Amino acid sequence: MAKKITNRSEDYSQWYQDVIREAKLADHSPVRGSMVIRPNGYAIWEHMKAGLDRMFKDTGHENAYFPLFIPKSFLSKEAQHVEGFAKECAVVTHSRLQSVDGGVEVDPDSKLEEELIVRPTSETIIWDSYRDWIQSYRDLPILINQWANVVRWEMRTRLFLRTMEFLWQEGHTAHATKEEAVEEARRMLEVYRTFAEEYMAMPVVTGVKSASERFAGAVDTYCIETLLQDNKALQAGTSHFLGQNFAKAFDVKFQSKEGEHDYVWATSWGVSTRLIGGLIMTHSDDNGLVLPPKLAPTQVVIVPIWKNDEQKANVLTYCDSIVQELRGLDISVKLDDRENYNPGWKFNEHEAAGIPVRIVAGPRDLENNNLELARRDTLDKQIVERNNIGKRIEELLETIQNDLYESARQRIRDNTHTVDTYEDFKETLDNKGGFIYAHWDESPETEEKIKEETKATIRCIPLEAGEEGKCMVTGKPSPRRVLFARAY
RNA sequence: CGGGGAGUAGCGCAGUCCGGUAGCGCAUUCGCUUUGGGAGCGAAGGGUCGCAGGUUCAAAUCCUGUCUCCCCGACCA
Repeated sequence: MAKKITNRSEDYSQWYQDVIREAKLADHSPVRGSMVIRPNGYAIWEHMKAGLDRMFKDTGHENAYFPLFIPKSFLSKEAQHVEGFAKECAVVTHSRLQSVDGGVEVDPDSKLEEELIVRPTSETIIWDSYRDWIQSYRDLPILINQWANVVRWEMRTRLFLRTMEFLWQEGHTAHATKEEAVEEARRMLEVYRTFAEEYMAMPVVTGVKSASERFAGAVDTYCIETLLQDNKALQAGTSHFLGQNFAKAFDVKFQSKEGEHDYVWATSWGVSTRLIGGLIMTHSDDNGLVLPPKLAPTQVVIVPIWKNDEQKANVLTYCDSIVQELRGLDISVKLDDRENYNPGWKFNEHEAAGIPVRIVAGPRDLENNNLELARRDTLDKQIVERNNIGKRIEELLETIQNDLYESARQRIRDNTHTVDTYEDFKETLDNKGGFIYAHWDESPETEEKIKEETKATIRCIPLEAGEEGKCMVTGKPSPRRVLFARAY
């Protein structure tokens, strides 16, 4: 078999790119750091959207859409926010091109009065609207989400994990009280955790970011963090409690029942196409993509086999009945009856694409009223009876979904360490990698020193109280262990 | 943005040092034979060698600039 995908053990980064290419998820586009999301990749995103959108609606949110362009002045209204994003903004300065010698150049006469920023995130443009929408406590809460693209002018990019333009959803809510806003931020964190674990089969750790890792403009940033196959951490989603920072910046006040005026409390939360990168690096193997059934655009592929026209007709009839039965159970199934590829070729292609279950049906099976069933995750094959195939597949998909989660959980557990000394910390990082729980004195200086010396960052501070101890670096008191890792 | 590697047919590459008719494998198209793990034979099509300048009788090859990708750093979802 011609090996088109580099082994993970050989070069993990190359493997990642090979998987994306062979599964036809995305291509590099001519502009640095931006990508074409191909149908196979976009279908995964659509499934993610569908799952998340349902969960957002179930928690009372509505979708809306705010503009791509933001007046430059808006960015400067919240001090922390501008500092965080100023260095990575795409700026629109002109509105026209003109033809010159068969080419085009920017028409200098079209220079804009006020330059426009292509949104890196939408807090500012949204809070500018919220000022008009909110007068009374009766106008609160506002629970809005939008599905959009954003642009961040990143130095170094990587397909899905970090691109200059990416797709995401951003929730932006406004509340009358601090408690309500904090509750919202934590609720959405739990939504993300549930989605990651139940749909993506991707176990995550939740917690709150240290001050230096916090979102620009947030009071607290909650996050879900996962550990990938190469033992590097990935921030998979964030939910921010923004306090009254944006309300103050955009002068959004409301009148309470008692007639008092106060600034509105805010949250924002988002996950992006980065999740697809996390999904790839959580489950996939040296044969290509492995997808959890709940997100797989095609859950079952049927490969028919025949040697002559008569067999072909019979086998296809046999396969059609299976297709009908599976569709009736809401299982997405594809019949691969292409004639110009032989079965082996199709097997490899479907494995690279991560289709969870393959059914093979040929004359032999037809004769015995059987089918061959193959699992993508384990590559196991077995012959099963045709009868009750729908029920069996339904159960198998559920089993695969659970097994993927369990094996990822086991992997993360095996690569999560607890250390007490800085020496152990460094040694663990260099020899094992993974998640490391250690005591920290809560000072930014110590955090910075650790980052400088080991490249490890605090991924999050667990929400629940832990045992007290002494900082592994300074020996000062530490209220609980925090989670460290080298991250993407 | 710093250090390293690369860009030649859809994909993967050779040719570049030492300038002289642009090649190979896979893929594609057509025909026949095949089809239970990436099929065989025969024929055909496909290129301004990333882009822009320069040197030269002559540039994929030498020089300058520039864009993009990959790896390692600094910045970040």
